Amino acid sequence: MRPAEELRYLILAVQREGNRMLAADLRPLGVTPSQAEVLRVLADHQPLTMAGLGELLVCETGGSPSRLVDRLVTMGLVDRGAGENDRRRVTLALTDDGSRLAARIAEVEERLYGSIDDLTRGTPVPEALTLLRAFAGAFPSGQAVVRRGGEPGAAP
Amino acid sequence: MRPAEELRYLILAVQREGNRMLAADLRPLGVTPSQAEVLRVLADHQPLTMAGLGELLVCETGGSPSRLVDRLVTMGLVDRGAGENDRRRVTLALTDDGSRLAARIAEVEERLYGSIDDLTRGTPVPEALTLLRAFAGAFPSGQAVVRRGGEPGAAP
DNA sequence: TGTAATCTGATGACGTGTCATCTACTGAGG
DNA sequence: CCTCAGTAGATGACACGTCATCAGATTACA
Repeated sequence: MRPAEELRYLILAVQREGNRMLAADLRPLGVTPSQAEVLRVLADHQPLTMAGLGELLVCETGGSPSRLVDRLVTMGLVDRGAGENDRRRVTLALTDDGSRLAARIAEVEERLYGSIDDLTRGTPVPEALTLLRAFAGAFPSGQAVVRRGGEPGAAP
Repeated sequence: MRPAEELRYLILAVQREGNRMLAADLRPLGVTPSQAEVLRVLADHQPLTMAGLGELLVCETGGSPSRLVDRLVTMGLVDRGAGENDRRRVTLALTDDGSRLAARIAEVEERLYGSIDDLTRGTPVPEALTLLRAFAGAFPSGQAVVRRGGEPGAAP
């Protein structure tokens, strides 16, 4: 099996397994991994427009994540306000419930990162990151990770 | 951003982008990446039962991939025969159309691997594979890649 | 000013991924 | 032989992810 092929399938397998681990840990909180990502991004960068949120999300590469946000609004975790200068633009922010949940999500993620550290102990992590950065950097959506690296901002 | 977090999001981003690249290349053939994986696995390992196919697929980690196979049957690419000894077990095999399409899919994949080689040129591929193998090996579904290693022949 | 290009976000359609549940069938124990 | 636990696969339900398209708001420009 040539390296490129193995790389392809390993990345798929790892992504799937990681997502299932995270989904299981998040289930008690009542949110999915994608929803959790939105809440965490909003906690660090609110307020955001739909498109602004989309640029910071690694999931939902395509258009604006309206439907993902819809569910969070329905759950009372996110507030979708009308834009001020431009009535097309929407202002997304966490509700108080959303803020509290985002904090609990951060704890779950912390545990996940601990598991990742365990699973990758003794493996060449920096080298793997080099490869993945090269790959992801070639695409606009891969740059969401770079944009996120920027600053954490304030989380109440 | 701690390494585990960057790893997580880079893997997500790379998986998504790779899948979109492949989906675009497969679109002219009328199949999705998941469907293509089924056809390629069958080409190398047919005949298979539902569960046997599921074990070789990296996608569709969970139960048996009935619905994925359903569409391929509807498209006339896969033949779902009744089991002989055990009427519950199903025998999956490619039709002639399926075989021809699997060959064309192999060409598309070859081009994809070429692109991956280009994008990862100058990066530490073997080290990245070491990390990913360690991660994937910790889970049953990650072992589908290992099982696939042996080309034709063996089956449960 | 009026009209067209453009932008923002919503929505329809389709396939996928996951969990829970259901059904038909098999095979072991009585 | 009959029942009954277990197995293989199908199916319902729900949330994504992606593409195509649409409607309303805004901007540009004749």
